[in-house]
Parts: sequence; structure tokens; C-alpha cells
Amino acid sequence: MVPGGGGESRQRDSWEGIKGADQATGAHLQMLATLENCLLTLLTYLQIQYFQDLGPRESSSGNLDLDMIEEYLQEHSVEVMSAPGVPRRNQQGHGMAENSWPGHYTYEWNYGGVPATDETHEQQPPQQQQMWLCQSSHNEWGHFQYDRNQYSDSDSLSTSSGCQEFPPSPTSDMKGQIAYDSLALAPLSGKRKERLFQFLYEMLQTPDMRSCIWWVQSNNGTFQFSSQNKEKLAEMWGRRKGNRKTMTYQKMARALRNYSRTGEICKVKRKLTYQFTERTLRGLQNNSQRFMGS
DNA sequence: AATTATGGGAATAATA
DNA sequence: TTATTATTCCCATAAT
Repeated sequence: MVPGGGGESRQRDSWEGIKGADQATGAHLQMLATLENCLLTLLTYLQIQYFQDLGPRESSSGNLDLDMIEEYLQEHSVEVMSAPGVPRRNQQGHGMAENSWPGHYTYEWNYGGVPATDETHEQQPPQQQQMWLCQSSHNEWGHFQYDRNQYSDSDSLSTSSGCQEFPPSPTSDMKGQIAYDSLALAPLSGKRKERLFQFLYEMLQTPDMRSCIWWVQSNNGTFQFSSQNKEKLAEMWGRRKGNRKTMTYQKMARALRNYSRTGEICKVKRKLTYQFTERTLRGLQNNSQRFMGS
């Protein structure tokens, strides 16, 4: 039937049915996970501070998330902590790429103008709203948003001026999977399909995802994937889209590359890091503000 | 040298 | 139907 290609049995059937299984429980678990994660994040942050202050020693203490920390430090071209043991790779002017906007692409957002005539329950209770429960609140930019103070954005915590930031939280595996699943399946009843860059932005606001993706500099829109967990993020993207085959970073990155042509996201020199175009970021930010009651 | 990251052509699928 | 976006496959090159 199919000429070239791996064929791969054409049947497009069953995978349809198994979708909206358990969302309520997922949401509850997610809430707990989020709380737990906040604590863990704080803990990790303190640990990092400790290491920075005292220099890297063999750290007999927590071996729990040392991998995480290590990867983080590596991927962030550690300029703090000039450790004897740390290879200190990559110069690149150490100040991450581009403190300013690349200038190309100066179109307009024409999405922004949506009246946001959303449904009834738009009062936005000031506290958390379960994103995965209220899918009715999105337009084409759509989707939800955490509380502002929940995703303490990396820059605000930076001790040094540059791109220093909050380490990815050490999401442990057990609750990790649960959280990832419920996040991945979030917009099941959504009408408009979410775009990849919107999904990424959403993940960037999600504390649980810090082990997969994080802001390098949120104010100029640069973000970076985790070398170790990028595949997990990709899988989530694929699941959310409902693709038949599993999404991989390789394929997701292909889509990302298209963005550099169409001007939503462009690549920066640094490993695994990209940057939202100014207008993209503006659109994303405006959009999420609409759903936060400011 | 081997692995990993980047980049893009091209066909196809899915959506708007 | 067409245009746009995303997916899938695949190969080449660069970087580490």
C-alpha cells in the first residue's frame, strides 16, 4: 500500500479511545505534586547556595538530586564557582547569548485582539486554578497559567546579574510520572489545537517541568532544554497533540527549526537553547495575563 | 572515533 | 480546496 517508508501498518484505530481517563484524580495528585515540588525546589536552591558558598566538596549530603544539579551546572556553563574539578566548558562570552533582541521579524500580533469573551466562570479566583480542569478558558493563545509567584522565574533569583538561575527541581520519578501524564493530557476538550511554542511557554511556567526545560533569561525569552530530559518533554508534547507515534526531541526540534523561518522562535548559539521572538513573547505574555486577572 | 547537537529537504498528515 | 503547521523520515555536517 504505502510505497516507500517503513510502512508501519496503516491502521489508525484504537489509540483514539483511550484518552480522557482520569482527570480529577490527576488534578489532585498534581496539586500535591506541585506543593511537594515547591519544597523540593526550595531545598535544592538552598543546596546550590551552599555549594556556591563553600565550594564544591564531595558533598556527602544529599545524593538525591546531584545528577540534576550537575547537569544543571554543566548546561549553564558555570561561571560562578570556579571549581578545581569543574571543567568550565564553553566560553561564549559567558553572558548568554543576546541580551537584546535580534531585530528581525517585526510583524504584529494579530492574535492579541481577541475580546476574551470567555465562558462563565472567568472570575479567576486569586488562588490556583486547576489548569487541567478548566479547559474552557482559552482562546487561540489559550491556556492557563500558574500563579505568578509559583514559578519564581529564574532571573529574579539570580545572585549574579547574568544568566544565573534557579536549578531545575529534582522531580523525583515516582510523582514525576504522574505529574507529567496529567500535564501532557491537559487540554483534551480544547477546541483549538495548541501550538508548539505555546506548549513550550506553558511548560516554562510550570515548576514541575524544570527538569526538562527552563528559562535562561525569561525577560528576553531564552530557554533551554535539558539534555537528559528533553525526550520526556517531547513525549509529552506528542501525547498532548495526540500523535500516533511518539514524539521525539529530534522531531520536535525540526518543528522548532521551522519557527526560525516563520519567526516565532529562533535558535541561539548555546547548546539546546532557543529564544522566543520578541513579538512571540509579547503575545504569550499578554495572553496569559488575560487569564490571571492581573 | 563516537556520541550528540544542529540543520534542512522532502513527503505526508492534520488543521484552519 | 488551499494554505499553513506540524510530523516523520533521513541524511549531512558541526560540535564535543
